[in-house]
This record gives sequence, structure tokens and C-alpha cells, in this order.
Amino acid sequence: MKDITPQQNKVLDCIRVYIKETGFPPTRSDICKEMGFKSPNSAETHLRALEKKGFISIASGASRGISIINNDIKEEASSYDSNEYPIVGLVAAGSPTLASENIEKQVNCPSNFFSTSFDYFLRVKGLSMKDAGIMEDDLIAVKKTHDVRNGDIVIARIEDEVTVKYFRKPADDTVILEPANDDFNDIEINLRNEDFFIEGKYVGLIREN
Amino acid sequence: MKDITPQQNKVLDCIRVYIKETGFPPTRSDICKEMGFKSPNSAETHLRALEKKGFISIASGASRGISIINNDIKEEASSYDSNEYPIVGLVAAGSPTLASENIEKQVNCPSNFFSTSFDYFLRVKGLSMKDAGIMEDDLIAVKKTHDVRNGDIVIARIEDEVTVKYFRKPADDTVILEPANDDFNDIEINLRNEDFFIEGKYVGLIREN
DNA sequence: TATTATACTGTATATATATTCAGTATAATA
DNA sequence: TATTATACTGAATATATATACAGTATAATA
Repeated sequence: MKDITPQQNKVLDCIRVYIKETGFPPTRSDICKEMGFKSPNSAETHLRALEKKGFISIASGASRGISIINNDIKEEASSYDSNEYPIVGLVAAGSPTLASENIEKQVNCPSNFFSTSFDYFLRVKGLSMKDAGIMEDDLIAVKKTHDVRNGDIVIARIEDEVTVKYFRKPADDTVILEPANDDFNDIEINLRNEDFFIEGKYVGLIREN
Repeated sequence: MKDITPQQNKVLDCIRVYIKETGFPPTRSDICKEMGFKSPNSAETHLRALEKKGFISIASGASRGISIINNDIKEEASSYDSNEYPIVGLVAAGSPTLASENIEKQVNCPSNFFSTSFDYFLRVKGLSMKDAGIMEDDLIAVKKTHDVRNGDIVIARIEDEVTVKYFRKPADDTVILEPANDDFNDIEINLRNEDFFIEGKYVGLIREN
């Protein structure tokens, strides 16, 4: 990005203000009014300079076809890179996890909040993962994936029930789900007989007090 | 705000998408292309209906003079009400908690993320609150306040050391800080002799895995 | 039953707008 | 010194665009 001149900066700022106040970009004539120019060509040449320097893009032929190019990374992360994520309960019973009847509500969260991207939040029931610091009613951020390794905390579905446990696969046809609480027992699944499905992987946690 | 029809909703959505992708609102003709209409008047009538119902405003005479009126509180909260919060380490040793040398980094987080507002994140060291589900390296959201009750988890400073514990005040001159881990002992503070200060209150937790 | 809202096609047109061309002037660069 | 970038005025114009007008059809309301 080349250097901007003070006057060009004023024009860029005037475009920003115009968009903020009206919801759409200015015409050349609008810029003239704001800046005090008497010829639309004054605006035009400034626009072309700003385009050349990479601050704006101009859609050819279109009216008000100015859009401001945002390469301020911090701005982007804070303003645009956030999203609504669904919170789902551990309801299970046949229906797909993200079915609307399972969605408690949507929460806003920056999409780069955890180092790993994720797809939804799951409301935890029970204390079977207590020693891993996962408590009742915590929200765990789940990344939908089948690529899980031994030791990962996974969200799994056995028959019709969804559960959160440590994952271990000692043999090709066996999966063991281990709780993090001495009051609970390991769950051993024989992949030949049982209906088993990995919903995703635990990548983060949020708790409200 | 009156009821929107499904078709009007599609048009409104198409305007949103257009603005997001180009940076400026569509013309009647653009809407026709997106929606498959063959007459610009189809777009026009939809726009007038949306205007009448309060979903958009139309600048008379101006090209692309559509702007979307945002009275969805949830949207507003999620889009604009986010902030940068500092993460501070449990460094202690004299310097004020929010001094810049203690700030690990800033993270973006919606300010209404937890039901209680908060001021900063604290990086947890040690396992003294393990049974409360607070693990090493967790980030706890701290609200700066002196108004704490028995049973609250507080961030306290004793002499030069910062610690996170359950708060209990059995007498006017005594505070007991209780860990949530059998391997640790209660800390009893005599307010007459010791330099004790409540930094704030634990209102939420975030963990990255 | 008449009226109004929705949901379109199709044509026409005044004007809003981008964009080019012709100049002037100053400062910075090669 | 010639060239290029900046910073403007002023006029001209093709076209992009809003918007009105004339219809058709269906469903909902009064």
C-alpha cells in the first residue's frame, strides 16, 4: 500500500462518513459537496488515485460503486470475523444434533476465539468429565470432525445417546470412552455390533457464573 | 414493525447479500437479476413494501439509495457491542494488575458474553480451584468489584500475591480463602495485620484446548 | 361484494451519474 | 530540464437508474 496524501485521506474519510450516515457510498457530486469541490472531476481524480493506491475499489459503470478496502487486520478480526453459534443440549434421541428443536439459543462469538475453529456449543449434562474441568452446564465448543486421536475429548453418539468422553481406540474394532471421574466407568464399544458415531471434538470451553 | 412476507424476506436478504459482497446497495435491476424478476417494477414494489413496513429506507432520487434499517437488538448487540479485553497473568509482585507489562495479549469478545459484565481475563496458575472446574491456564473473566459475598469465587491480593479462591468472611476482621482442592489448605487472613485487597469477582471462564 | 395487499410483466422516460476531454497551477521526482 | 503526481475548474455526454404508468392475476380482508 502506497502513501496516502493528506487530501486523499480527507476524501477517503469523507467516503467513510457518507457510508456510515446514509448506508450507501457517495457519488462524485456528493463528494464535491462534502469537500467543497466545484468540479466532479476533482472527486474523480481523487477516487482514481485512491483506487490506484489500493484504498478503495471502484465498480466500473455502476453508480455509487465505491467500496472501501479494509486491510486493517485488527479491525477485520474484531468487526467482521464474529459469528452466531448455536448452543445445543445433550438431548440425543434420534434427531440430528443441529436440528432446530435442539438449539437452545444462538450466541455471538468471534470465530477465531479458540485456536481451533468450531461449529457449535454443547451444553454439558452430568459430571462424568469433572476431573478434566468440565462441569455441569458448561458450554463446550465442538468442532465437527471424524479425525480424532487417542486422548482427545470427543463428542460421540452411541445408539441414540450423546456423550462427552476421552477417546481411545485400542483395536480396529474397539473404542473405549473414558470418563474423567472415578465415580463413572469406562464405556467399551464393539464397532461390529454397536451403532457408534463421532460427532466431533472438544476444542474449547465456556462457563458462565 | 409489521409482518414481512416470505418473498419480501427473500428480497431483503438479497439486498443484504449484495451489500456484503459489493459494499454498496443494489439497483432495481440488480435485484431483478438476483431474484429472477423480469421487470424492474417487481423490485420497485417490493422495495416500497419493505420501506412501508420499516425494514429499509429509500433515498428518493438517489441511485442505490437503499439502506437497511437495523432495529434487531440482538443483531446490534452482536455486531457492535464487542470489545477487546486484556488477558493478564497471575504475575503479582507489586505492579497493578492491569499494568501493561502484565498484559499477555488482548482478545476480542462480545461484552455481553457472560450474563455479568467483566473487565479483564486472568490466566490461572496452579490447580487450587480444580474441584470448581478451574484448571491451569484457563482464562477467568473478572469483574472488578469489592462487593463480594460468602461463597463467591474471588480474585484477591494478599500482600504481593494474587490468588483465586472461594471467599468467606466469618467475622468483621477475618477473611478465609478456601481452595477447591483437598491438597491445599484454607488461607485465613487477619484484616488488622495483613495487607488484603479484593481485586474482583469470577464471573465466567474460557478454556482453549 | 368491493377493496386492498401481494406478486408479477412490460414499456417509457426524466434525470442522476460515471466518465472523458480540455485546461490551469504547483510541487516533487528523474 | 522534462516528467510525473497532485489538486483543482469547467463543460459535455453516454448510460445507468429511479420511477411512473398500464396491465394481469391471486389471496386476504372489510
